[in-house]
Amino acid sequence: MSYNIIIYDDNKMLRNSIADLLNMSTHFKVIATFANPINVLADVLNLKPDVILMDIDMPEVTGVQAVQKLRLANQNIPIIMLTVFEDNENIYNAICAGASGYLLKKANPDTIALAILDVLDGGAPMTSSVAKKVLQLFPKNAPKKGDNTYLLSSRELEILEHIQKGFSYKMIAADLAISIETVRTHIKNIYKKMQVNSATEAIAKARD
Amino acid sequence: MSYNIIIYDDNKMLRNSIADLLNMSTHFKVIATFANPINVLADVLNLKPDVILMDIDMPEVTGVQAVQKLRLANQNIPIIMLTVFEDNENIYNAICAGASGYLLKKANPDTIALAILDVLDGGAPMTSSVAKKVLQLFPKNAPKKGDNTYLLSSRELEILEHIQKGFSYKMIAADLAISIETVRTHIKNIYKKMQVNSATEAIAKARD
DNA sequence: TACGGCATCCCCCTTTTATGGTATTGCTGG
DNA sequence: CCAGCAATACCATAAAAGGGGGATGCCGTA
Repeated sequence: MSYNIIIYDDNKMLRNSIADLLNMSTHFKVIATFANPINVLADVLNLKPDVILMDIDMPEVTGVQAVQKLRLANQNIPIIMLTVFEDNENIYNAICAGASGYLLKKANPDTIALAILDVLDGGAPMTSSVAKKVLQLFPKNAPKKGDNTYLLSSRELEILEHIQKGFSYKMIAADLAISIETVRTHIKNIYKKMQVNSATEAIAKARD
Repeated sequence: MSYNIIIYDDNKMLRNSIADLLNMSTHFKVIATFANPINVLADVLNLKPDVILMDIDMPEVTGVQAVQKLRLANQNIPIIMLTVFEDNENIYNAICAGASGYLLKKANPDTIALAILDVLDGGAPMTSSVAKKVLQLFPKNAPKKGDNTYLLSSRELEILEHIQKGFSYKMIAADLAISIETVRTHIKNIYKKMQVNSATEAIAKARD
């Protein structure tokens, strides 16, 4: 028994070379290749592949959009993104859309075969440089007491958080049941400690 | 030249077997092993290892806490978590603390060596089953980064980004070489489209 | 061609923030 | 015990931001 595979890539040469490579193995059978995923849902329903290899950057419909479309239609087929892009935004979008793996095209050709077996086994193959990016997308160094870069007091932190939520002074005062003047004072102190002079600056700086 | 490695694991047998394994290669030199990371910061400052292998579950101080401690002290040494636990919470905590890689102990012994070379090369080695968990930790169906949910024009997006950086109207006008009045108009339109009425609100909403 | 969206600029006016003071209370560490 | 800090509150002034208009030129599409 071999696994049926569909490939989406606007580069015909690459598409065919990957297909040839996979077809050399008895484990895999590339049953179709497409230059773009415009009819991805229909393709999948008709061909019922076991795995999809999806380029990120295709004209008309991007790989990320195709993944979204499939996932919204409750198609949980493993999808491995194949791409030259290694930027955080593409990776983030692909992951949120529901991609199962993420390989760089410059990766060793054998890697693709291994990755396919891997997703079928429930794994999430990705090159370690991509994994690195993924980790970087996580909230770094979760907020802890005392880790406070600007030595803000707990009350000041509380108020800063309210500002970050988009609250006005009035709303903060109401929420914390204190005078708006007190809110002002705290914010003045926060700005002094953070060396900024506006709410937006403080938010920008607090996000680092 | 070989890489210096420290191992933390409360299981002496495992600790030694990994050390022996690594010492068999000329690339690696295990310069110390510890049953727990109570003095992790001092250890690192004294021994200056190139990579740390860290068990998650140790008495007294957990591996995650040790990672936190090091990262808070601005020690950016690559740390590979070595563990039997594959649950989301441990993985999430380790990643947020700043771990560089995450291997299961049941992994092939050679994998550890590869992983060490990998982190030194800037990658984030992890077994694909762990990578799978990591992907699952992401907000599902989250709005894509950079996805223009509010149908802002490109100019409006540009201005919103400036606001997020903490720029005042004046600074935005100067930076984009347009009148402050134009900036105001754009911002008014942005607020209307986003259904907010302040910069901080817009930032909060744009971040979701 | 007429209309709507976009980008640009200008006016008026109100509200909110920012900046600079001053001051009281209560807690805490040397 | 006193100095210092956090938290609370108030006043005054000036700057910035928000809300309402209106206007022009450009573009693309109905």
